[in-house]
Amino acid sequence: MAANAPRRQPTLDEVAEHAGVSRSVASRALNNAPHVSRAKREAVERAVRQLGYVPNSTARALATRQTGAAALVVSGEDPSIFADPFFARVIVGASAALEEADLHLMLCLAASDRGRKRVAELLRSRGADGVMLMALREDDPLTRMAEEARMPVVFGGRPVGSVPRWYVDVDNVGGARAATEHMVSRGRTRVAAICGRLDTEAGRARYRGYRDGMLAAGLEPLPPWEGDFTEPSGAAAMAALLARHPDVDGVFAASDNMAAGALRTLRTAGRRVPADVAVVGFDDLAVAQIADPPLTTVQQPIEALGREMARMLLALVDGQDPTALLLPTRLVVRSSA
Amino acid sequence: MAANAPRRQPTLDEVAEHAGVSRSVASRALNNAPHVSRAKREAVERAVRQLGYVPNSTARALATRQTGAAALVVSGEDPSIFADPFFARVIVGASAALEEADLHLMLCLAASDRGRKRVAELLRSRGADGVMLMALREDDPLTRMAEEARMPVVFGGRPVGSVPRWYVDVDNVGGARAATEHMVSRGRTRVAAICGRLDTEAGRARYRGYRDGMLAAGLEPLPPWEGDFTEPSGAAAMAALLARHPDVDGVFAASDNMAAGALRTLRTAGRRVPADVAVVGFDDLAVAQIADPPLTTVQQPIEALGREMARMLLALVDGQDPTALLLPTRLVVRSSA
DNA sequence: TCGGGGACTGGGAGCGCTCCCACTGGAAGC
DNA sequence: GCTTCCAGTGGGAGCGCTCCCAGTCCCCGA
Repeated sequence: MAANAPRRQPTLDEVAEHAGVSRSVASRALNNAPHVSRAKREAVERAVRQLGYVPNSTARALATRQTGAAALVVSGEDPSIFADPFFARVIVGASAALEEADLHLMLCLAASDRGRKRVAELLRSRGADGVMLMALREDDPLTRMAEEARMPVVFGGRPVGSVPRWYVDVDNVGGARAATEHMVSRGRTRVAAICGRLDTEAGRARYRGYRDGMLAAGLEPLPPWEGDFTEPSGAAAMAALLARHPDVDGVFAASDNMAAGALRTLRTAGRRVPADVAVVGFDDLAVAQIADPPLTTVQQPIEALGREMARMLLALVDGQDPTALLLPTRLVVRSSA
Repeated sequence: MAANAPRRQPTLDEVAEHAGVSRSVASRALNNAPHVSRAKREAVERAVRQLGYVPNSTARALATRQTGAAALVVSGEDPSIFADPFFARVIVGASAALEEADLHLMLCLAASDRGRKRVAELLRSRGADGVMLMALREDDPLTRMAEEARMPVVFGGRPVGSVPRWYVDVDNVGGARAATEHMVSRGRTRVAAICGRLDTEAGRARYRGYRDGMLAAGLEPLPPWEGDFTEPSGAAAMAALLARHPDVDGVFAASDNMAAGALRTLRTAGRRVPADVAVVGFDDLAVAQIADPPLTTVQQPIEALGREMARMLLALVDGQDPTALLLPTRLVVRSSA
């Protein structure tokens, strides 16, 4: 501002005048629309270059009723939930896909009431062309807002208790089941599950997968030991678990962070991993490789999740009717199980 | 879209008509401007409620020449650089500060040429009210773009080779020096530094701090062992370092991730930490607490960095002239040194 | 030769909002 | 009593772009 050239931006009218054409022609030339003679097209291009013209995106947005931006809304009561590298990777994927369509990415952390109110307004004020919604928990007010939105909405993961028309999710059940079966097939019989928050669909689905895996093997599933996906909660859950079931020989943790916490507790408790207790995580974040021992874990395609959400949104904005997507997960075997 | 009410959004004109006032009065009422009688103000509020009116942000932006959005641009040749939790935390801070001023956050990952071109356009098309720029390396084309921007620009960290007028940085030199002095004061004499990329200012400044600390103690600083801030690069650098200087008894790593990598290498090499080799990291990310042993590290106020960048930008947008900021770092002593 | 397409062209009407300004009328000042 | 002032009001002109549409011109077939 203070430091920058205060000279006004040239407008399309000025470009047109400078090129000796009408505003309409200049507009068409700029947008590569037909019905512009070669000579005038070049004249416009020259004028654009000479004047350093850049179209005003706001004016264009008003005229076309398209903002050129998509919003990614991350819900959660604690803003630090977002500091999870998971979201960063979703963003990388979404950003790449949006870039191809020349859309900008708006990020909304709906952690406070204020934040949620702003999201509600965004959803109705046409401040974006569409919205990607993530991390909805039970009774999340955003779920209802989304229904009233005046723009396409894509869910990342399914909200608890409802199946939206358009979502991209990851095969949580299948992954958790594969993790459980892996341990069972290695002879573990007393396998427990440290779950993520059970007011999220991911948390529930992963527990369901664990239970399915146990039942399929004819074993008795244990009730969930609930954490909140973080390392400390995993450590705490593991401690509680050990106290209650000292003979546990396998643990499925619904996140790598919780698995890392479990590892820590097991180490201080003098249990060897995987000799005494096998541990499988979920996510395949960087921490899984760094952990000691390196974690066997369920890999989920996080960037792809973001990318596919963005693509689905793009299709929706484009008037198409894409179908919901369930992305596969796969077990990555390392040393912990 | 397909699923949503296709009923057009009510406009301000309709609100005005419904409330029996002029558009001007309705506009003033909406913006809490003076010169509106109490009666009409209430009439407008009622109409807004009944019609479910939400102002069209694009139209407002066009009229006011303010977009209501600030952009955070993260530069880097590899999009995955952004997956670093560091940026996520910067975003949390920036987002919170912007929320107070009711600005939206646009995120631009300028990793590809395409991405950089889009940023350049954003900077000139008035697509945002201001920009926060991060992670500029030597000769980053974004540095020049920023100079030509038609909007306020705040730097997060200083770019290599130039000191912009408005930036928020962290006391890298002081932190690195404190880390080094901590080890030296504990009797370590053969302290090495595993540096971050030396084409970033943070990488250089942290090495400088290490060197200062060594020189101040009358010790000979070693040349930098360069990594790229990631865990594997730290492990590799540590291996090289051990090969060249088997008698090293202290390591300052310019990031926690590299410190974690160093820890891993030391463990496999059979060196005890901190008994044989002391290790200090930088950042104080979650990994520092989880590491085994927990890392002594230089804490930098990451959320505050984001917050202060946003506040500075806000001040700039507001026509003020804030001064550049250097945020303090502090040593957090745990077990690794 | 004449009418009928196109390919071009540019005027003008928006998109939905803000804001300047001229205008009103009642309260305050002399 | 008559100015002076100002809160309150609404008309209208933008903000910078897109897009519809009427109009021009030229080429072709009949």
